[in-house]
Amino acid sequence: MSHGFASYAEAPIDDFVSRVEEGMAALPKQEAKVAQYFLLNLNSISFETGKSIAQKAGVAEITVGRMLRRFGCAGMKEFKAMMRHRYSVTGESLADDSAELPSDWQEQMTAELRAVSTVYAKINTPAFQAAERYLGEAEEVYVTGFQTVRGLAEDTARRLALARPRVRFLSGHDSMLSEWLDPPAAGGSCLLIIDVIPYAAECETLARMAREQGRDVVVITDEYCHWAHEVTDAVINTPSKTGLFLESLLGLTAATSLLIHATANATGRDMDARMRDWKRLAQRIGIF
Amino acid sequence: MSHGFASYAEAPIDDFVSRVEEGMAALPKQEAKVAQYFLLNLNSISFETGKSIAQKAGVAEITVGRMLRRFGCAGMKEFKAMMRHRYSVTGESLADDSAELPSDWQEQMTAELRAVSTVYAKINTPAFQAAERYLGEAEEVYVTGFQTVRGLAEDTARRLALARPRVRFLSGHDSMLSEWLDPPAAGGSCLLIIDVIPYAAECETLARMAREQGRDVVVITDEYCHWAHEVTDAVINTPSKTGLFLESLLGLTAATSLLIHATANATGRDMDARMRDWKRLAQRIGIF
DNA sequence: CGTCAAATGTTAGTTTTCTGTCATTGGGAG
DNA sequence: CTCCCAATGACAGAAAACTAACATTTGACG
Repeated sequence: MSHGFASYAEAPIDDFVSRVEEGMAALPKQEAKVAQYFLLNLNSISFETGKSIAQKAGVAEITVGRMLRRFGCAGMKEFKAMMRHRYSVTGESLADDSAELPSDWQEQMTAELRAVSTVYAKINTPAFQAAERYLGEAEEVYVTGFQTVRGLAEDTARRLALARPRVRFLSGHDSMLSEWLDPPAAGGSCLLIIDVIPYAAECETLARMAREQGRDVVVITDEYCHWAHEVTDAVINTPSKTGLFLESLLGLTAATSLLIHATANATGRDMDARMRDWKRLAQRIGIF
Repeated sequence: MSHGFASYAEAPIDDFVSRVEEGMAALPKQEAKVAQYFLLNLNSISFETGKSIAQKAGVAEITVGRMLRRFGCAGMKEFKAMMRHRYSVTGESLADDSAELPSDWQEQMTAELRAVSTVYAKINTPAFQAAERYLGEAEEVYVTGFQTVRGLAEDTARRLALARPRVRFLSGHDSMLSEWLDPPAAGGSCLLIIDVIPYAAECETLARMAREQGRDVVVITDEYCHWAHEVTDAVINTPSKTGLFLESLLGLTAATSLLIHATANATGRDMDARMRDWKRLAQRIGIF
């Protein structure tokens, strides 16, 4: 497969896929499952039958056909024809790339995907909504994280700072916490901690200290965290166990993205103006 | 998953194929045609049906079935089942949790999941393997990244340093590149760049400079990157477009994880010992 | 709380694919 | 030339995939 994104002669199948991508949001629940299955398994879909897809997606067979129809494809039959046609034209199998994936990598990938979807599933939990509220309403936000997630914490601080004012990365070690000599801002203060196994001792201390000073605390962590729930209700646990050499960051990353997004969309902020201002600033500094 | 990811689980289908290859010579004329068609078109066979194969091979439909039977496969039906089993894995599990999501999140999530699976699909591409090789074989590795991915680059450097020796984060701005005053290490030097839109001007410059000094370059970037392909063959493009407030980091994060994992598993490293040493060091410093 | 429309599933029918039975072919041994 | 047996195909029946029509459920809205 060539470099992927650039250019495909627009076969009807590609056209169809993009229609599905766009239309996904407007889909009813069950059909959305089917669409998701299609998009995630495009390269192995040719091995499937309508029925088998239905089973794996957990819907009735006919729903598969209906979904296809909705996007202007006359059922499984025509869909397969499109696939075949695309193959005969480009001469390359959609399956080629991932076909050779050893099965343990497949498992690995499935685990990662599951981790991400687990995080998304938490959007409506009280914990997530508490986190959203703290981050949205506080006058100032501190972000911190150590060891293998320090970078993630820094990025999160940077990105969050685009979404709302007064965000600072807090480096306990280096600044000796001079930031907290003064009492929290009047409008409320919030600390966002990212911590994973092996938990940095500082995190818990920092969190408790924050609470004592009257700050809200949000914790993004892995599934084993022992201390966070005692300190705050805004704890987001994400799966991190993997077969890889190190723990996975995907779940954590997804969680931060969602929180940032939620904060950006919080009421009373004009994001467009904010982004414009930011771009103007960035231009002047000439970093691009 | 243990350290070796060389374990291509021997699926029944592979077994079947090798039996066919061996038995080819002893086959009657018509069946030989069929067998040949199978072997030559293994990757498009999923689009075919017993009938269509028969037509293209110029034999009767039943002969196809007979040929399969001869090699211990109970007909087209079982053959397809074997193929399906071999190739389709992902998705069943995701369907359940995601059911309750509001549909706009659903779309968002699917996009993210697809980004990750796209990255995994690239494991076997030449570009990925080149990256793997550079990172595994170089005597020293520098990692860099700016703006919203600087943190990711730093984390990557830290994690990569657990997998192999002599990894440093390179901060062009701050160190004024003093690291590169001296010529590259004798065993080879490698620069890993993470860069996304809006591309930092420094990245391209840095990459070209590295090449001039005889260093290998690996680039992890988004789908729009314009400069990387001119500089090196080890470019990993990951989808980053999302409906969120900012671009997605998931694809990039997945890519770094895979590269780190691959490096850790590169031949000639005793990862267990390395991890033990590291834990001992960490204990003494008392960071946990 | 009821109504209505969209969504989804169920059942049954149609088409396609697959396979079992039997007839035909074709080449080699006597 | 005839007989024999493997090879092959034709046909029909079985099974599966697919679809259409109807029934049930769900959820929004008044």
